[in-house]
Amino acid sequence: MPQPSSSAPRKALGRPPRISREEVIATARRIVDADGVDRLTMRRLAAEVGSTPMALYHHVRNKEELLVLLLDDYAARTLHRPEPPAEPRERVVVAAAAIHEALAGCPWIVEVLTADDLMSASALWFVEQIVDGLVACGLSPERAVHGYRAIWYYTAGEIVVRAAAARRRADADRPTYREQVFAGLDPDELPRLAEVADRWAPLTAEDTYRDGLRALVDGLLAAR
Amino acid sequence: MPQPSSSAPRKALGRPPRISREEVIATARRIVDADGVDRLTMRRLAAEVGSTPMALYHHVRNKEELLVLLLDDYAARTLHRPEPPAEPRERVVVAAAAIHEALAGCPWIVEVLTADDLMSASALWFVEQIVDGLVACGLSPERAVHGYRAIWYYTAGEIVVRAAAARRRADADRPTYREQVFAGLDPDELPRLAEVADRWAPLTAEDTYRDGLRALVDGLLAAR
DNA sequence: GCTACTTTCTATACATGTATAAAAACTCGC
DNA sequence: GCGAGTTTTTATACATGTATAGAAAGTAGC
Repeated sequence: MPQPSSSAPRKALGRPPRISREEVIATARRIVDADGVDRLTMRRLAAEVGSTPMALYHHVRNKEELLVLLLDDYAARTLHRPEPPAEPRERVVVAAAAIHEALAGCPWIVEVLTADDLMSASALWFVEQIVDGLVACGLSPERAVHGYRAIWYYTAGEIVVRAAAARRRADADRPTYREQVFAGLDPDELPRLAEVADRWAPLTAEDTYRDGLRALVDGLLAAR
Repeated sequence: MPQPSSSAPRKALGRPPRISREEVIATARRIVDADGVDRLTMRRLAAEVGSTPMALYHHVRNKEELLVLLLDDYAARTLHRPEPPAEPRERVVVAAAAIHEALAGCPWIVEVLTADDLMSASALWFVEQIVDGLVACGLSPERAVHGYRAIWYYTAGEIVVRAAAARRRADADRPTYREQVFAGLDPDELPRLAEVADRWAPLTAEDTYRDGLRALVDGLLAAR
């Protein structure tokens, strides 16, 4: 892995690199933008930076890290800070919704989203907004952090689940699991589900992220 | 794919199968239980059922479906229905927590969890409990379904994010992204995060699923 | 028994991520 | 300029999921 260019400006040791991490990421971004994340393979990436597959591994640890870096890059470019509302509760909602919107507009991250927190440097400001908003509403810093986590779980879950649903819809021919299950629904055993069975698909297709988010925030604040 | 054994008991057409879907799933389960999900490969599975890799594809669509079936199987065996509490709000919490607990005890599902809803037949009862509890608290059926979805997002997100964190901790040598980011935190720009920086790791390690769940449910009900 | 048809199984091949070992291209101390 | 050390790059190899083509093993009609 490349040294952090330290204070000592000694001539670099070893064979001089022909490609850089930045170049790799930029090229990867081009590929993803042009042809989608599925087409991003280490071999093609290597070819397009004019190198060999294994050479990439000196600049990124593996493909997953590459994707995380791509997400970072994406976040840095598209996460725009909204004017924070005066009301702290609203600050929380707005910050979370901004993160959510950015992620939702970037369908390929799902494979990365399982990455722990969203700890991209450019996302930190939003995390700060959320934690600060919760504190301003009277939560202790500890509870505020837990609150942020809950919001993050909810947000990441929404993205992941929706993306999976979309993927499933893509290879659509065969009936979904869901349809099969709902078809054989016993109204005596499961009356509520039977009641909404035929409305399930459109209902779950609705975008209710913000409603749920508001409910969660309300609940977090009420528990104080 | 095998026919649903229909009413007509005609002799089966075509070459008689030497392995069955059930056999495949049962063998896969053995492998996962014994050696972990990483060791479950189509080749090994084929060998252990005494067949060839591609023969498996006549009984499961692909590896992902196999994992979904495994999850189903797991759910059917371990999802025990608790006595539903009288208080409807509590029913919602208990049902969601039961699903969560089962999933959390089954670390390998993460790769499957991105599967749309948890629509395993054995999980439906819990979904019913949740939807019914929300309706009993005064939500319309539509809002109850949306509420269930929010709870599912929160739950799935918690599992996925925590599992990813655990995985990351497994190959632990290198410093986490998080540590790097928190190290260079500017207390003027991000005062709240700086304040909790050193407590972040233990705080986020705490299991606060139920607290967040309660908050979410409270918020969903308050929005009525 | 023979042909047509259906289903299941086998053999082979390919794309992909990445491990491993060695080669290449430098700087440094001498 | 030469050997030692360091870093980057290359070549090769392997495991894995799965596509494709065709062989195998049965039934049904004749």
